[in-house]
Amino acid sequence: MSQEAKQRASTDTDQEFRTLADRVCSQIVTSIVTGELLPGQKISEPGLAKRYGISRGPLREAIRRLEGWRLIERKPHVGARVVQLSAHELVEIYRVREALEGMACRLAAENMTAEEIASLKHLLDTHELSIAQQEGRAYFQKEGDLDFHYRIVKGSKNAKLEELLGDDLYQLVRMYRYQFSVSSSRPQRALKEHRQIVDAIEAHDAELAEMLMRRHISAARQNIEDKLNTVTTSQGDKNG
Amino acid sequence: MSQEAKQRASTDTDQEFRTLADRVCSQIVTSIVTGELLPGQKISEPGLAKRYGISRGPLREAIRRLEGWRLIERKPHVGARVVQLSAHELVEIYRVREALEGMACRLAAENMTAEEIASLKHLLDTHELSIAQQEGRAYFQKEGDLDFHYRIVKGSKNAKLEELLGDDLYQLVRMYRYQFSVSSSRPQRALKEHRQIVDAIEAHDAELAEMLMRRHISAARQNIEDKLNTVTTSQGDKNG
DNA sequence: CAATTCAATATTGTCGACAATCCTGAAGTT
DNA sequence: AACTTCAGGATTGTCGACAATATTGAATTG
Repeated sequence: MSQEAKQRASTDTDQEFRTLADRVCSQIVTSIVTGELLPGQKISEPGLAKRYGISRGPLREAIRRLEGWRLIERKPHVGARVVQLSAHELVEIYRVREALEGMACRLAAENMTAEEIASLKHLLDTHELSIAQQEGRAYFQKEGDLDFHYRIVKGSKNAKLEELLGDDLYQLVRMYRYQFSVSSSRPQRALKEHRQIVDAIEAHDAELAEMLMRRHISAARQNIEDKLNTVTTSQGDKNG
Repeated sequence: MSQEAKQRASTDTDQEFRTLADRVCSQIVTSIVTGELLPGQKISEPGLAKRYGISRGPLREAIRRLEGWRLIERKPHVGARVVQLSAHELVEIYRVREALEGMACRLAAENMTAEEIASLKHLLDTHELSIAQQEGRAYFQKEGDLDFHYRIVKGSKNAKLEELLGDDLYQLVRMYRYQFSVSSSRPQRALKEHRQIVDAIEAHDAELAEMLMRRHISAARQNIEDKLNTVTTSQGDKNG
């Protein structure tokens, strides 16, 4: 009877989801990443079930999977809430990224195909254009940067690495970018560093590629630490 | 002061679980790690529900969480099965471990307390005794080694690192140790390397600690590659 | 007026039933 | 005999209802 509610989906229904739990899981991720669901916010099962037009069964399954991805925390008989990272934990993530993506970049320098490298360079051209036109600035800050990093991770040809970064870490990074607008405040510099990295990959200089990536992420971490230090006091403690 | 080792592989309902899904989730992990459920084996929902004495609801939730941890793979309308790693993927995991635990060991050298270090040395004494008596050899091969590694990870004081290694990678490593008996074929040598690592940590020599850990894991990876190569060639391709 | 108790309410946890889909294997055709 | 078709059974997906637990807010008491 509530079929019109099922059509509330966004454009991301590009892919046909075979089960409701899968579809809703993806929708919740989108909601979290875009800030529709804030960190620390309680997830009401009846509320979300009604909102997505499904029963609580598939919704709970989706929540459980997100719990496995550590995007949601759950307390027995109390409820689930969107994970809330402290500034310290966010910095921890960047330290892990430094180690993981450093390795990914080294492997990418060894394993990426010429086509993948060409495509990566094309992506950076797109970014350069966006920045020059000041049009896609928001895109670059929010998604474009991770597009670049994810391509390199895929280029490493290490599936486990791809899982760990893609599913476990990048989602959290995206979430906090939307909330804090924490991102490279200087896109041009980030773009330049990206180009240096691609050059090293193209030259198959694995050592240099790893070093540049580690430095790149380390700089991003420093940037975040600075921003969070200034904003620390402004954030109120609201229990959702 | 001293943190007790988690009862990760509790044999029974040692701990009171608040929900059936949590309890069964833990039970399934144990079953997978101990080889009761083999890699690639299909998970029958009615079967497991009956076996654990619960309905399919909580069971499906447990499966979904395990799916998030990548211990179980699921195909819509077909079913769930225990994840099955190829030899290549197992090696991939060890490459990730090398990067992650290398960093963990460096951080541990900087952040571990004197009490934690003393406890770690005591653990190695226990291992030495076990090896000398040839009693706990199975224990050392299967669990003791990971106990050591996990303590160092915790000593890094990086929660995200602990999550990634403890939940996502170690379970898979444990699972394949039970199945393949892939482990350090020379416990004495592994123990010696462990002692060297602890010494570096105690000296707060972060650089050396990282190097030794990376080398230690790299050797283990090499060991696995060799063993799997011999097994692979002897097994060959079977079509029946 | 503050602290405590306790009952009403809302939410979470669990279950059994039904619908949708897939797998199996037997019947039929060439 | 081999291939296709299709019906039966089994499994997965979804739902609504009920039980168990936590949160709340008002009444009571010091």
